[in-house]
Amino acid sequence: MSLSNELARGTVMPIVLSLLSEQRMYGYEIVKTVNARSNGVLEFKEGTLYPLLHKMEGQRLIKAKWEDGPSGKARKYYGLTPKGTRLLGQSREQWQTLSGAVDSLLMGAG
Amino acid sequence: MSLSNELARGTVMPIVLSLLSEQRMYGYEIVKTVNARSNGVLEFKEGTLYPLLHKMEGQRLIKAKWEDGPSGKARKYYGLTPKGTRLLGQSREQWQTLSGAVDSLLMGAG
DNA sequence: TGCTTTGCATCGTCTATCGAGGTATCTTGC
DNA sequence: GCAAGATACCTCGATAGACGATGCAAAGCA
Repeated sequence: MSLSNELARGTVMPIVLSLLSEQRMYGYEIVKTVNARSNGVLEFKEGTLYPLLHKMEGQRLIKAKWEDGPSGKARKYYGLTPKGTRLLGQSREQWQTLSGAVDSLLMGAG
Repeated sequence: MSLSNELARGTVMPIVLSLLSEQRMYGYEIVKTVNARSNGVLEFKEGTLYPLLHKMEGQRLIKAKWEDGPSGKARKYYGLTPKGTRLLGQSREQWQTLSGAVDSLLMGAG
């Protein structure tokens, strides 16, 4: 994360699930996409993402398939399983619940 | 945290700063206040909070003063320092930046 | 021909959080 | 008066996510 603090902890897996629900992607692509789409606010690291992808695959949240890219270079494409889709829904709810609670305590709306 | 995930990581210190900006409080009071005000969404633990308060005091973000409670029982009241006040402002900005980025990636508004 | 980017991966370190445990005082109900 | 629970402080070892460093190999570019 480019933020100096630990605020972004735990957001990585939900975001991966969300991206993969839009389209199948490979690891390196996920890193670049997040960094670009968040304008550098989030900055996924390969040392974070690859182990996480392996863990999520072990939990049957995502499923990998090796495919050749346009140049012939092999890429490992990931897609959501039904279990991953369900977890995405739960994660979105949890994020909204949490960010609402933090907002009200931190921003003084409560 | 009562949420099963790690989403709430890093929110503890900003919330402590925010509460102390409203009024001076003691540790046990902070735990109970957060748990009540967030309706159990956040659930601070004493094993988390007390070491954090000591660390924040070492960083001159907060300042402690022992005072007697209404019953004569001693309480350690904390208040913000100017440095803590400045960090609170930065933390609020960071939280809004981050939660906006996560929202757009997770909720598909981007 | 060499430098950068792409694309995968692992490993040790760091650190926030947690659970369990400890001490002492005060309040409440019996 | 006494037991149980709430109040109020604390420490310590374990856990687990994220990071930086490092490595390898193929492809693109100058």
